[in-house]
Amino acid sequence: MVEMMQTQTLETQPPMTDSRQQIVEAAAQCFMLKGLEKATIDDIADVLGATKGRVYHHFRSKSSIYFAVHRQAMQYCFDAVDPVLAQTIPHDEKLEAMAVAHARVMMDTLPYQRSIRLGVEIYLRGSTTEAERKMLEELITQRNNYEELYRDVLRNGISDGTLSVPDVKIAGRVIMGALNSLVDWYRIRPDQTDADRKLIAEALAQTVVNGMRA
Amino acid sequence: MVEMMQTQTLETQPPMTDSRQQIVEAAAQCFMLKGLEKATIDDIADVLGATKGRVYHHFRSKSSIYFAVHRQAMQYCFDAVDPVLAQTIPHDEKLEAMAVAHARVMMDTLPYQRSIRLGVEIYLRGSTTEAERKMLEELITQRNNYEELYRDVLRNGISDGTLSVPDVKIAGRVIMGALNSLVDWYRIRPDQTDADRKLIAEALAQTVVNGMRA
DNA sequence: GCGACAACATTCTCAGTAGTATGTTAGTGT
DNA sequence: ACACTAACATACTACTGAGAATGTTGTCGC
Repeated sequence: MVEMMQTQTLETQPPMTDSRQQIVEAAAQCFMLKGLEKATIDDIADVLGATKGRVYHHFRSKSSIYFAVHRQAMQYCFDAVDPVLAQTIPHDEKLEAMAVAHARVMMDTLPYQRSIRLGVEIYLRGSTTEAERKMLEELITQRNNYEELYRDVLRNGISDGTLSVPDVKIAGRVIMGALNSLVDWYRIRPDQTDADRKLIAEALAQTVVNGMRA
Repeated sequence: MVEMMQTQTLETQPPMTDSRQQIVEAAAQCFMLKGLEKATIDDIADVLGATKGRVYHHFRSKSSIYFAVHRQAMQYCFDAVDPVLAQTIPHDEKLEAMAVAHARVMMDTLPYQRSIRLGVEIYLRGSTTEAERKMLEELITQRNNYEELYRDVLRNGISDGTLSVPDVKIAGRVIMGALNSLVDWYRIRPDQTDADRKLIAEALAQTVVNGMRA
C-alpha cells in the first residue's frame, strides 16, 4: 500500500512571478506551433512583443524554459485529478473519473501538454549540465508519481473486486497512452463548445476503463 | 462498407536498392538515438562507416531520408496485419489479433516507429517544397488507411454484435494511442526473449480490446 | 536628486549543420 | 583502350540560432 501521496506544489528553484509565467505561456505556444527545436528564443519574445533580452533576463537558457513549461504541465495534471482522489467512491468509478479529468486537462492545456511530449527524450540525451540532469530527474519522478496514482487505484480496485486487468503496469500504460494520445489528434476548433470536450473526454474514459472492470 | 483495401506496396519514386536500404536503416537508428533534428547527415554516414557524400548520392535531402524511413515503418505495419485480415474469425478475435500483431511490429521495428513519431508534425510545418508536401500527404493518407482497417473491424463487429463501443472513431484512437505508446516506454533489453515480447503484446492487446467486447 | 538595481533592448560572437562543388576510383559496355 | 558513369570522399559555403556582452530606461530608497 502506497502512503497517501500528497501532491505538494512543485516549488524548487525560482518563484513563478507574473513575468516568468508570461514567458512560459508564450513558450508553450511556440513549442506547440513550431516544435521544440525550431522555436527560437526570438519567436518566444515576438509573441510577447519583446526581444531576447527580456527572455534571457528571466531564464538562463532555452532548456530551463522548457523545464518550466513541463513543470507547469504536470502541475495542471495533478490539480485536475486531486479532487477526484479525495472522493470516496468505488474504485472503478474513481478510475473513470480520473481518466475524464485527465482527458479534459489535456484539451484545456494543450500547448503545455504537447510541449512536454515533444521534449522529454530530446533533453534525455543532450542534457549537458548537472542542473539540467537534476531538473529532468525530478520531472520524470513527478511523472512517475502521477502515473502511480492510477496504478494505485487499479490495485485497490483489483483488491476489492471492482477492477480486473492482466497486468497493472501495462494497464497503466494503456490508460496513459490512450489519454495522452489526445495531444496528437485533438485540434482546437472555434465552433467547439465545452460540452463537446466533455463528450470526448467521457467517451475516451469509458472506452479505456470499461475493459478494466471486473 | 469500405471496399477491400488491398495494401499495395508503396512504390512511388525511386526504387529501394540495397544501398538506399542501408542508409534508411542507419537513419532510423540515428533518429531514435539522437532525435530527428539533432541527428546529422554525418551521424548517419558515421554509422555506415562512410561520409556525407554517400548519403547525398542516394538522397536529395535529409527530409527525403525521413520520408523513406516513415514509408518503411508503415510498410512494416501493413505487412504485419495483412495476414490477420485474411483470416475469417469473429471480429472481436480479429481485432485482438490485429492489436497483437501491431504491438509486436512496434517492438520489432522500434527505430523506425520511434522515428515516425518524432517527425510527423515537424515536417507538417516546415514543408517547403511541393515534393515534400506531396510525400507527407501520401504518408498521412497511408496512415489513415491503416487506422481505417481497425475501424472497419470495429464497425463489422458492432454490426454482428461481437463488439460494442461508445464511438468508433474514438475507439480507434484508443487502440492506436495505447499500442503506439509502446515506442515511448518499451526499451530493448538484452535479456529479453521473444516470449517476453509476446507476453507484452498479448497483455496490451487484451487490456485494450477487452473493453470493446459486447 | 542621486546612486543602485531591476527590467529590459541591441549588438555581436561563435559553434554547428544542411547542402554544394569538386575530386577520385572502380567498374562496364564497346 | 577508351568513353562514360555510378558510387563514393573531401573541402567548402552560407546560414542559423543560442547565449554573452553591452547599452538604455525606469524606479525606489534615502
